[in-house]
Amino acid sequence: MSDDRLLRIPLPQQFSFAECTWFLNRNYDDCMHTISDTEIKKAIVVNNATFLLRITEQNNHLEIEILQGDTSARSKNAITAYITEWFDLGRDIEPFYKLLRKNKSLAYMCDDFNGLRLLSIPDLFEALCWSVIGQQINLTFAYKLKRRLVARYGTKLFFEEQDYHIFPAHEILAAANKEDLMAMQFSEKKTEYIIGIAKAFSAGVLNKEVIAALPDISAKQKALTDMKGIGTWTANYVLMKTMRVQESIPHGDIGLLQALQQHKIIKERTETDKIDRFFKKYKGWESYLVFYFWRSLAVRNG
DNA sequence: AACCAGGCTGCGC
DNA sequence: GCGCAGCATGGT
Repeated sequence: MSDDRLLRIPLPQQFSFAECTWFLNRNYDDCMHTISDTEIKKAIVVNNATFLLRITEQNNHLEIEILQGDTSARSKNAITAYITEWFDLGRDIEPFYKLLRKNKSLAYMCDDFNGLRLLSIPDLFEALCWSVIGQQINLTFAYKLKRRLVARYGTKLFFEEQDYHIFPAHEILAAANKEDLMAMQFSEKKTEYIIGIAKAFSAGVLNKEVIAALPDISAKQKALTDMKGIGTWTANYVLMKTMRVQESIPHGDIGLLQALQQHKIIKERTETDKIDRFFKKYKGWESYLVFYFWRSLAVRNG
């Protein structure tokens, strides 16, 4: 492999590639990347061009191999920015660990999940579609639905006998038929929401820049929840996963509630005041804490 | 086989 | 502003 296809991104303190890849994999079947023990392969779009990347960890840096796509300096910069955002490489998470260590029932996370970063979904349209898909259905089924959507409407790159999928463009889903989605076992509501969101993107009234330009979290939440199919959970989920608003909490999230019960922070899922008071101790790290709670739910097999 | 799932909308109060 | 039924469909 010629060197001009390689990119190296230095790693911050408190980063674990193994923890991040393990979380990406968990026990689910995500069609947006391929993971083995030591590498991630993923197709991405930056600057309106597609790239297939192989990501590995070397000494103190991530090594990105551009398996497909051009290797101009401009592209490399965009890929570096994408990876940095995806793995949240720019953040010092030691202050978060300091807060965790103050709580006896959470301190173990600093060791057990050490170096886990809040993995993002850089594309807002994908994040919103994924949220709608995941609403009120189990994750196993949700990943199945996503796979069907991506296979039917997305594009893909081919490399060494394998497909690498790129999430459908909003233009494509804006023009999709309800009946086709429903034939893939999307509920009628989910098809309406997804097509509606796709149309808003195509009209240019909703995108990452629009949300980023809003002054505070409540303005961002309102802009999102004004869309049909986006409630408080979805708004906060994408603020956390895509916009990296550190204080967003996906209120009502069933996984979060489960974890709060398991850590004996609440007894009943209705104790919202208690939850609010608890999170006040983690100001600025709320979304990280939620992410670590999700991590705590997933069990390693062996 | 009943109960649950990374919720949301629309309605009644 | 708050509570709640109805939704829609696979997993466990």
